[in-house]
Amino acid sequence: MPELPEVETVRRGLEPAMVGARFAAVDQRRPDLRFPFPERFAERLTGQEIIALGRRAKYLLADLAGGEVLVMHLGMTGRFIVHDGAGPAHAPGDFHREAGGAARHDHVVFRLSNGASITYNDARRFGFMTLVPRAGLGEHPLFRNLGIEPLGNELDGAVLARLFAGRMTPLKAALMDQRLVAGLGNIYVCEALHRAGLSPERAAGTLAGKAGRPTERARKLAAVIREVLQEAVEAGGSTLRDYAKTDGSLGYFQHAFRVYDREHEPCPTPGCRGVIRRLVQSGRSTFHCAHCQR
DNA sequence: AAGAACTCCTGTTGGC
DNA sequence: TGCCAACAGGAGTTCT
Repeated sequence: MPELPEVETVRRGLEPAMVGARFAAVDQRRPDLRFPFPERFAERLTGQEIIALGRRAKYLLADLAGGEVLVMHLGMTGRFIVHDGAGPAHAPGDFHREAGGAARHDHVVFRLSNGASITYNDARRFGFMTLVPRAGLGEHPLFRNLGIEPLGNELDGAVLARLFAGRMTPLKAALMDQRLVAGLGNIYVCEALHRAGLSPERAAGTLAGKAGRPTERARKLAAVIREVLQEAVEAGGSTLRDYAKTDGSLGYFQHAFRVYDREHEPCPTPGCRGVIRRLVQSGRSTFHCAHCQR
């Protein structure tokens, strides 16, 4: 899926089209994505004004005037495409399109009062949408156990050390765990660990010092997580296969990858003679340099 | 209770 | 060219 930078890029693309508009019609073309749509989904959205469009971790949150929040998750292959109602039905560079403009896996279309329409396309259907009362959002099962927002103010070496203290799980797995830090995925975990010079196989607990105090390693890791995410947001995210921005254009942070999908290439760390290796942790590829990541 | 494995689904890629 | 296995950016559930 899109990780945090991709979701944030999508949010920024949807925001000008959605905020202040109402749902004029909702075209729900199948009963479920990863999970069933909520009861009377289209009916509950229709007529509602969108007050704000936010993001929590990898979730998009559309605040509706009626007090509910439309929660959207892109899974692995979910994409939103905005048509402003004036131009051609599909943006240039919009792949997976078929002749006549119909597309496979277009599962939901939002038609808005301002003339825009927004199509949700998701080949693997690992994404989902639901409606949650705004008042109870923080206690909802999807959000109750979510960890800290890495681009918020909380993430620093001390917090990371406290979260990881006592954990024997590999750093890679700890960073992927959305209950600790929410929003990182496979790409940005690999990139952050390389920038921090830390082995993905190191026990997470080794980032906590005496009495859970942060080590220099913890401080460094917290700093590079923020750095890599910020750079990726500025680049419009990373496009590998399916991800595209809401206008159909592509992100370009993939060109800045130092290790991800670069097996056998020389390590980009200045002075390092290592080679990027791939290993499998919890069934997922990890890319790293064993020479400079310790 | 932590940690790893399995699961959902479709599409693409690389090896033979 | 075709066939088949492996793999893909996630994460809830189920095991050990």
